[in-house]
Amino acid sequence: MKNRPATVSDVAALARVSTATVSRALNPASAELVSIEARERVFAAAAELDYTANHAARSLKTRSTRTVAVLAPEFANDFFMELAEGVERELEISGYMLLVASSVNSQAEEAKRLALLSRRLVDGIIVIPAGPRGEHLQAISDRGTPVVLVDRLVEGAHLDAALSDNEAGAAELTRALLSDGFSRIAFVGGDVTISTARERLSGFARALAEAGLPADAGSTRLGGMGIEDGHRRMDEILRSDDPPQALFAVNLLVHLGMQRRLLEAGKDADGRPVSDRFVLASFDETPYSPFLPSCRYTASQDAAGLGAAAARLVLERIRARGHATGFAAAPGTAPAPAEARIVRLGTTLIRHPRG
Amino acid sequence: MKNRPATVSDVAALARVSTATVSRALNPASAELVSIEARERVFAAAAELDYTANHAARSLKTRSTRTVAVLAPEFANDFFMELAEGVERELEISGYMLLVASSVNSQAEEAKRLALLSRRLVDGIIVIPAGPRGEHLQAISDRGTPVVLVDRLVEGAHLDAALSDNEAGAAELTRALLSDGFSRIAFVGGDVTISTARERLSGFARALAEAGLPADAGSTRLGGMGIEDGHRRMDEILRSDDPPQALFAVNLLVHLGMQRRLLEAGKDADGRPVSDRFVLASFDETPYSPFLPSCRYTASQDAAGLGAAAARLVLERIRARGHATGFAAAPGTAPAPAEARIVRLGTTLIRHPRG
DNA sequence: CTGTTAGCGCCTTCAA
DNA sequence: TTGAAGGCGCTAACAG
Repeated sequence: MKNRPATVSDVAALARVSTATVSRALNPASAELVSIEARERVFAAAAELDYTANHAARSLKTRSTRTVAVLAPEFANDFFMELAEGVERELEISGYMLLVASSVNSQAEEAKRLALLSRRLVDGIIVIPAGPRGEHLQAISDRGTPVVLVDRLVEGAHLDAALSDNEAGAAELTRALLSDGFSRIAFVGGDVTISTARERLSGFARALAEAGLPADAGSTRLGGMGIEDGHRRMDEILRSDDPPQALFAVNLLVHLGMQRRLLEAGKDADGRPVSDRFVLASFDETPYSPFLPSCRYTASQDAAGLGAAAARLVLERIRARGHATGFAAAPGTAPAPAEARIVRLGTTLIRHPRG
Repeated sequence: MKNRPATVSDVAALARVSTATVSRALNPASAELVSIEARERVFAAAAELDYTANHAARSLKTRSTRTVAVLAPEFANDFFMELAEGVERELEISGYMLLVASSVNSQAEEAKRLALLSRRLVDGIIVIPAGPRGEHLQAISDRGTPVVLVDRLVEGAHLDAALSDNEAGAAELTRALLSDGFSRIAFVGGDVTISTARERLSGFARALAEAGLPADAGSTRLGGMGIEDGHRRMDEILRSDDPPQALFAVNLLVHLGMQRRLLEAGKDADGRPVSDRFVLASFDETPYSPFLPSCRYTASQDAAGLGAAAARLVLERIRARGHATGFAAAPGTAPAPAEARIVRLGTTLIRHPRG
C-alpha cells in the first residue's frame, strides 16, 4: 500500500531494458519496433508493477492529452448535460476522453477556467457561452487551443459553432399555434443579449408576419431566461386584461416557471383549473413535458446531436493544428484562417395530446 | 495569432531576470521573496506576453494539481449534477477546481478512467459508483490518490463516503403513507445490488414492522432503477387483482416510469383519471414533482450537501497525504489507516398537496 | 534578494 | 532492434 506509483524507469529496471524500449513497447504506435521478447518482458514488468503512464509528464512531452473539455454555465442542466453526453460518445470513437467543467454562469470564471484548461490539460474546448461576449474565447483559440461554440453564439469571436436552428423551430412552433386557430400569441421571456432568444423571437415574428399578423399581436412579454422570470411573466399575464390564450415560452425554464404560476393559481370559480385557460408552446422537450398541464407543443432540440457536431468540429481543428508549421508566415501574409464553420441542427415539433 | 504560448523563460528574458525569479514572483506563496522592482517587471512582462503557467509542467514538478474530479455514472442526471455543484462550491472555498467525468454506467470504464484521472490529472476523486464492487477504487486509493464515495457504497473497498440516510428517509416516507390510513403499500423497483435500494427497502420494511404489518403487505414489486423498470412495474400493478392503493417508488426514475404508465392509462369508464386510484411516495424531489398527478410524498435528498460533504472528505485526505513521510514504516507496523469515515445526511419529507 | 542547477516522468531523435 | 541523451515547462534547493 501507499507505494509511489511506478515509472518507466522502474519498469525498465525490472524488464532489464532501457526506458526508451519501455516507452516504445507500451506505445501502440511504436510497439512494432520492439522485439517480441523485449515487449513481453516489458508487459510483464508493467503488469507486475501496476504501471500507468503519468499523464502530466506525457502531455508535457507530446503536447497532446487526448482529452477535450466541455465548459458549461452549470452542471445541473439537463440540456447541457445531454449535450455533453453527445460529445462524449463522439469523442470515444476517436479515443478521446471528455472532461466537463463549469463556468458558474459567469463570463469572468469562464475566462479563467478556459485559460487553465487550455494550458495542456486538454487539446480542445467546447464552450456553451455564459455571456454575450467572446473575446476571451477567441484569444484562447488564437493561442493554439481549438475552441468551438455550442448552443449559443457570442459577439467578438469568430469560431466554429454547432447550433439549433432556433429561427426555424420557433417559426414552426408559432405556425402550429396559428393553425390551431390562435391569432393572438404572446412570446414570453427571452434575454435579447443571448443569441438563442433573439433567433427564436425572430422566428416567432416571421411566422406572425407570414400570417399577416402584427408582430405584437398578443402583448409579448420579454425578459429573462430562468424559472423566476417565467413565473413573473405569467403572473403579469394573469393580472392583465384580456390576456392572449396562446403563449410561447422562450425555453424550458421560463416554461416551467409559467406552469408553476398556473399551478398556484389553482381553479376558477367554476371549478376548472386556471391552466385550462391557456395553451402553451415552448422550446425544449423533457421527460416531464407530458405532465405539464397546458403544454401543447414543444420544439425538441437535439442536444446530443449538437454535442456530437461540436465534438467533430473540435476534433477536426485539433487534427489540423497538428499539421500547422512552426514557421511564421511572411509578414503581412498571415494564412487566411479557415472560415469558421456553423452547423445548424433542426428541431422537432412535438405535440402533446393533453395541452 | 498562433504564437506559441509564452513560457517562464520568455517572461524571464523580457523582464531581465532569471526563471526562478519569475516563478517566485508569480507564485503568491513566494512572491514576497522578490524585490518590488523585479516583481513589477515580471508582472509587466507576463501581462505583455499574456503568460499563463503550463499546468502539466507545474503539476509534474509539484505533484499537485489543485483539482478534484467527480466520476459519475452519467452526466444527464439531475441528482448527480446537483451533487457536483455542491462539490464545486465547497472546492472553491479551498481554491480547488472541479472536473467531472463519466463512467458511462460501466464498472470497467469506471476503473479505466479512474486510473487515468489519478495519474497526475487530479489530486483526489469523488466517485458515484457505477456498480456494486469497489476493488478498483480501493486500489487507486492505496496508490496515493484519495478516493471518496458518494451516494452509494460498494463491496470490497473501505473508503470515506457521504451518503443520504436512506433507511430513515424510507421509513419516514412509509410512515407518512401509513398515517394517511394505507395499510397495504407496495415497494416498487429497486436493484438489491445497489446499496441505496437495499437501505430504502430496509427502512420501508422497518416502518411496516413497527406498525405491526407484515413486510409483504402490498405485494412488493422489486426490480430495476430506471424509467423502463418503473413503467413495467406499474403495468404489472395495473394488471393485478386488487392492487394496493399506496405505492412507494424506490427513486425518481422508477417514479417517473410509473407516472408515465398511469398517464397512458388515461381515464376510467367513469371519466376519472386512472392516476387518481393511486397515491405515490417516492425518493427524490424535483422541480417537476408538483406536476406529477399522484405524487403525494417525496423524500428530498440534499444532493448539494452530499457533494459538499464528499468534497470536505477528499480535501482532508489530500491535505493529510501531504504530511505522509516517504519513509517506510518498520516492517509489520504499517500505520493503522485512519478509519474510513461515513457521513450520513438526512432527507426531507415533502408533502405535495395534490397527490 | 537573485541566479544556477537539477530534476519531475516521459518521449524521441541520433547512434550503435 | 536497442540504448544514451536531451528536453518539454516548471519549481525547489543551494549558493552567491
